[in-house]
Amino acid sequence: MPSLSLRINLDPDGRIGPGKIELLEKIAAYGSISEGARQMEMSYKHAWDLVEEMNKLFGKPLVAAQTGGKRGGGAQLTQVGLAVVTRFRAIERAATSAAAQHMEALQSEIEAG
Amino acid sequence: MPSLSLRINLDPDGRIGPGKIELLEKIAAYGSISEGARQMEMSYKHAWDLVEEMNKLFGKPLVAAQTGGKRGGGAQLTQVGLAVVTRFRAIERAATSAAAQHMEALQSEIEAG
DNA sequence: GATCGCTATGTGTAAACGAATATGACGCTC
DNA sequence: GAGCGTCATATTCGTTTACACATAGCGATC
Repeated sequence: MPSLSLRINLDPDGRIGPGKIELLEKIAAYGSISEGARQMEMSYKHAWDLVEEMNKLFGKPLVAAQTGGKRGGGAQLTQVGLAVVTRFRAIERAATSAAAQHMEALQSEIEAG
Repeated sequence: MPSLSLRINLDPDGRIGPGKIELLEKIAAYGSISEGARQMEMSYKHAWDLVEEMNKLFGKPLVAAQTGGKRGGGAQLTQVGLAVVTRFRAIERAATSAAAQHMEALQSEIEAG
């Protein structure tokens, strides 16, 4: 059964989609960029690059990281970061729900055609 | 102002998004893969690869091409092809409309946060 | 002050992608 | 039947992207 996947286009050429959102969620859940990267099965560098890209994209940081300190450091989502994740999921739900009947119809048309 | 862009995930790993849909529309409008490619400012090969990919993806051809003949040949959308384009645009409209208020809210949250 | 885990950043190589080019088949048109 | 425009397909080549590796810095904790 086909599913919907959406991304938001910002600025000239900046997009944010399911991948970056999931990374943000992992970072929030584990309090660390590197642990989030492991959960996503990507290199720390890749995750860090994505975070950096998002921070620049929105003008304000979505992730705030501390270096050193207890357990070596860590990272949390900023208010903006949390808002982005929450809104994205909400948009996803609304869009999927609104498209549901069209998706079924499409499925039928493919099988019939 | 951020905009929404969506794609449909089919089968294990097959997606169809705005680019392929627009190509289908161009092919339908001009009755030719190569003219569609020119309109999209992409190489004929690229367009052909995309068509081939879609035809395999859906199991049935979305584009039917004739070689030789009047004006050297041509291509039209099949019923399935037309259905896919129509439904995709409908899904796009429904999703964009459903997400509109969330998009505005997100915009505000970014500026405020 | 030694340790530890994490952030932060650079570098080089491999793989994926896209553009361009070349060639052949086909069947109207003239 | 020569020419033309299109579909169909393979090959080459340069660029961009992705990825692995390598390393430096940080600072609370013990």
